[in-house]
Amino acid sequence: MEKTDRKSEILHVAAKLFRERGYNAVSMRDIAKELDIKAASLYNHISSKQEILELTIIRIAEAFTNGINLINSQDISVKEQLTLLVELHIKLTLADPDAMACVNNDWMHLAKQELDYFIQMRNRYEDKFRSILKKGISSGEIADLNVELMLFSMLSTLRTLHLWYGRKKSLQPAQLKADMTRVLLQGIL
Amino acid sequence: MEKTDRKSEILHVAAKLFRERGYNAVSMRDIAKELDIKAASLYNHISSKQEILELTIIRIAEAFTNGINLINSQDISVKEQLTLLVELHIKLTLADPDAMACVNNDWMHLAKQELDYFIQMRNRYEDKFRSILKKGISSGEIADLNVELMLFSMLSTLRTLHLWYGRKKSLQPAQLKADMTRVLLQGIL
DNA sequence: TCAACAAACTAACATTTGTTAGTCTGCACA
DNA sequence: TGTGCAGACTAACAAATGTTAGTTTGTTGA
Repeated sequence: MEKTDRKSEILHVAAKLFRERGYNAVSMRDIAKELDIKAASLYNHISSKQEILELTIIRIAEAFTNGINLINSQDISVKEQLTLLVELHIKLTLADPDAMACVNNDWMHLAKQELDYFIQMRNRYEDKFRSILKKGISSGEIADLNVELMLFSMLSTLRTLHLWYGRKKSLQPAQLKADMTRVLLQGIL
Repeated sequence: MEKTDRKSEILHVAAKLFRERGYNAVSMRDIAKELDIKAASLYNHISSKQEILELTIIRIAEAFTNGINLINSQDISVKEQLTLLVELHIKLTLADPDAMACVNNDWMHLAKQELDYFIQMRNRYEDKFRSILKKGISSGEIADLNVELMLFSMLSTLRTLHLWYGRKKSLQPAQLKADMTRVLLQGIL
């Protein structure tokens, strides 16, 4: 049991440090020190610092892509789709808050190829989110307000969940989901 | 006219680059190249790279501090106070989106002293924002939901305005303020 | 005409960085 | 007992970084 191999350990430690200080402020020696080994030893498990970043970010970006595709394929109301989107963000954030912070803060440090891939996924994700909102406006489920504003208001809240969740131990995931859906859809009044 | 002195030029160019790549990924040589001078020449105007960061971030943090203090001192309804907070964020973001991005992304790279000062201001800002929400709950103006959730939902939306505003040239500040207040207070339904 | 100064330059520095090469050690298994 | 290998190590590298020292250049006001 607890068969966490060394590579996963490295990825988790790195994500934690990246979250605290940012990718460029964390050196391979910093990561190594946290694991009580020397920097050169890291290269027995990973091929480069870039690879650490890629494995951390791309995995989560793909999870979002898969998640929204699944939601989009279902024949349910817009409100239900939005509820599932809230759930998706919560699930992925709670599963690995450090990596999620990394996605939000350090994606621009990906190398060209992975950067292009990431941006493509992000754009498509936002496009699909936007489509859901537009569909809701057409059907009358959603108020006819500025779509871009609604989109980024929801997205920014969902994307920065990692910043404050964790200080409130009392808040259970199911309750968080219910409260967050309520606030995002109906506001605070 | 256009008496922008060299120091301001440096600060603006630096903020633009910091926004694109992050503080640690931008070298003094990068900043200098953007101004068609050599890195050493920058030191005729500024004392260190840290100083650039400090001047950029602290100014805005203090503007927020002053802004919320002014709002707090007024004897108006909670709803009116929240509207003024929305206005404050919009005003400061539109005045200098690059510096605002810098505040959001690079504050952790401030040196100890300024970092402590910044965090203190940020905590007090959030405390005052939270107090306004709590007052609203007591008076019945605001729904009795999780305060932390409402606080960070609003804050994350307001703080990341710089990420998407600018793609929508058509949206005027006054309209943005009205729409954003509507979405944050009453939701999207 | 010349002194003063702002603001650019060249050259160099000590550190830090990511990474590689080559080596050592101890466990698993034949 | 011995072979192989995972995974640690030491040593070193070239490149990039922030910064300093000392110098040149051009404009401005006496």
